[in-house]
Amino acid sequence: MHARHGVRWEGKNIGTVDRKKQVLEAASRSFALFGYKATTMDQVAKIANVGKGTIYTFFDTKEQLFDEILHGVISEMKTIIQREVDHDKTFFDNLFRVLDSLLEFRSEHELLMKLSQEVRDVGTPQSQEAMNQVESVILAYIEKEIRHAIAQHELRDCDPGIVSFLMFKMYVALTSEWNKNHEPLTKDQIKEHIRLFLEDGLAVHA
Amino acid sequence: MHARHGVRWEGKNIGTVDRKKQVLEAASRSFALFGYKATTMDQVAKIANVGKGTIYTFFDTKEQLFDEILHGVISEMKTIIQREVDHDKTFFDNLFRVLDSLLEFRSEHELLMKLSQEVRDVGTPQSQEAMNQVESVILAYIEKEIRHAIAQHELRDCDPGIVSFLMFKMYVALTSEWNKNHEPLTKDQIKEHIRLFLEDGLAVHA
DNA sequence: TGCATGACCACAAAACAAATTCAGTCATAA
DNA sequence: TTATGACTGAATTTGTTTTGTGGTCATGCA
Repeated sequence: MHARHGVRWEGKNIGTVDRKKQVLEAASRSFALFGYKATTMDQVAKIANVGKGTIYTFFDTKEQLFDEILHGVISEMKTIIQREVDHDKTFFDNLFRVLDSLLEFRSEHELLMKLSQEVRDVGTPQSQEAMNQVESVILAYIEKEIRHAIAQHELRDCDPGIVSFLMFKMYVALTSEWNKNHEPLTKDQIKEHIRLFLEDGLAVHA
Repeated sequence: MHARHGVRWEGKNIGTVDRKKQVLEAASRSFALFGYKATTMDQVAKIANVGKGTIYTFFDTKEQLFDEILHGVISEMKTIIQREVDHDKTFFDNLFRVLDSLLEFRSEHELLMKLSQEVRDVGTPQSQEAMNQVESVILAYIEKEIRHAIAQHELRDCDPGIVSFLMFKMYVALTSEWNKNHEPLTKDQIKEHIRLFLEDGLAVHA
């Protein structure tokens, strides 16, 4: 249990395990596996191989620890978006590449799925708030891109607020709500239906 | 309170109030106003100006009374659909006329809104089941119409199950989910956005 | 001397018990 | 004969005890 005092440098342990990272990793796994409420600080300490008090040298409260992890997830999403969006390409090109990358990220999806389940089943305020934050980040991104695409005359002139909301709801419907009564859809099915509704329209035009 | 003994004919009271109708009306108003759980049989009896025992001469249980009202609502929806759908007209013509009529029906919407709120807030099994029934009736209708429209080459060849699901989710998003964070949309805004996504597509085509 | 630690505490949330509500019955009265 | 509302007990709600958990801090090890 006393694995500290490796070589030290600028206050951080080198050559021995980074305790903060250990805690973050343990907490991430626990939050994704059990949700916010069912994750106890004792459990996190145990998984991280760290005394409980140690957690509180890095994080003031359970909620702050959670926020840090959540912001990590949100940052990662923003990073993905920034990496994939290239304004020399078309709106739909960018959209589908972002979608592709986003659909790959199991680890993030696991946390978010668990949190949305927790919202439905117990209504934990922290998980509710977390989902709201994630939703508003995504909506803000979509809305910004829609405005840009309208300015470029790539999209029809529409209300970006309503349209981004609908696009998001469509994504949620395809990736999680559909699964409540049916076999999950493949990545390609999801993309194909988003394309159908957004790009082409359902109607056969003359 | 003793308003019976009117003229009788084939076992029904004539010239005095129809007690069954009174009960149904009272129960309808109460279910729409307070939901399933918060509606008590004593209350229904009071509103209907009828002794509680009388209700049980017409309906075996509270649940059966509720089912009868729900099936009334569902029948009315089916009637509206049958009245508005004309297979000589296009899929979208029919869709928008049905949408128009459906959006008019305050009384049905009130019951369904109350029930879906009850599902969220308390999770009453009866209201959950009711919403499921309504959903599956609507989905079945949309799916049937989509199959027909595909056969007529009015719609692209797509999966009717997934597409009807998405259309329904879109409708719910626009008519109720949007209202949680924004001012409600007008009927025309709702129709215009459904048209945008389904008929035209968002993209500006060359 | 400094820092990780886990026993410890206060308090929030289960678990349980007591009180109340309400669906459904039935003896009564009109 | 039939509508009725007082009545019953199962199910829910409310109030109380017990348990579990977030957060602290005196201790001991390096």
